Amino acid sequence: MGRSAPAGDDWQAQLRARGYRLTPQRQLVLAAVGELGHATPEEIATAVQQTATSVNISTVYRTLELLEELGLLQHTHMGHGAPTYSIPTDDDHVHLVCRDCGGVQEVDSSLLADVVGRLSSERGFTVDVGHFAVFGRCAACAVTGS
Amino acid sequence: MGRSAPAGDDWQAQLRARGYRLTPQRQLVLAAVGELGHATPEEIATAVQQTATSVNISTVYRTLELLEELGLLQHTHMGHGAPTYSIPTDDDHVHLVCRDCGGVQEVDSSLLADVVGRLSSERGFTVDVGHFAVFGRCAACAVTGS
DNA sequence: TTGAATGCAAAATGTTTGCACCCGG
DNA sequence: CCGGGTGCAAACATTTTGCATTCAA
Repeated sequence: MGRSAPAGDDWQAQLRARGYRLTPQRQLVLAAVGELGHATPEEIATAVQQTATSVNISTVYRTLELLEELGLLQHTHMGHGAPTYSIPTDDDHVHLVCRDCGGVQEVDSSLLADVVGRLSSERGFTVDVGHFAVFGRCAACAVTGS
Repeated sequence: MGRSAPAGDDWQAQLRARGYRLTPQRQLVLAAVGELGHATPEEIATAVQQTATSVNISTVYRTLELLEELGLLQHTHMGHGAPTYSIPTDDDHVHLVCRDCGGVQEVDSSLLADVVGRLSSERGFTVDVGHFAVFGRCAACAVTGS
């Protein structure tokens, strides 16, 4: 039986099937995102450059765009600075971003099931759960005070 | 009886009470945000400059930061580009941002009451409802198709 | 008068683009 | 081979900062 999370040649075949080429840069970027999780383009570039120093930041941007277009990556806006990239999982999740420490927690999207349903039926608005972040203050920072 | 939405000297006194000065620029920026609603710094600057051409964009940024610190303004991250500033109202509202047309709808925050409550009790996470946007596709764009 | 606030220019960030060279298929 | 992909540099967009001048109090 196959793995539920294809981790090998799968996406590489997909790349070529669409007429794209498989390059070390693309492999490195995808691997870096998989290891980092929710990383900004610059963080990804830094990680990649630890293996291949010459990889340029502009290549990282172009690669991220391509991999997202192929559905191999997704990005989320955390509000303040750069968007963060991550590997899509079977179930979308909600991102909780702490305004104080900047930490990110993930909550199962079922939390928003009724909200999503109501927006759909009452407004005709289809929510993209994987693309939005929830801001606030996490438990740890609430203890610390302001 | 007083107005429920103070529109005059109120905030000006508040400014001075904190040791700040009342300047034309600050009045113009606050007025512009009130008229525009959910406007980016650049949009605000453009609006202000129609009255006072010499007002610099950097002054707009500094003024927005100050007015927000005073609670006279708030900003919301709509995801893609620049944050948008608006006048805080009694009840926070949720912003629905359409990924296709970029339009913004506002929904009463009561929609999220149970979610906010659950995040608080289950995670100790205090949600800042006024600071997050919900992404998706609005009814009009859903009709249009992709 | 006096220092907070502004205007201006330059720097800092984050992202995109033009182009010559390189290399995957 | 050959055109897609990369590195490099420069352009862009957005926000911040240093500093001399201006002006609200």
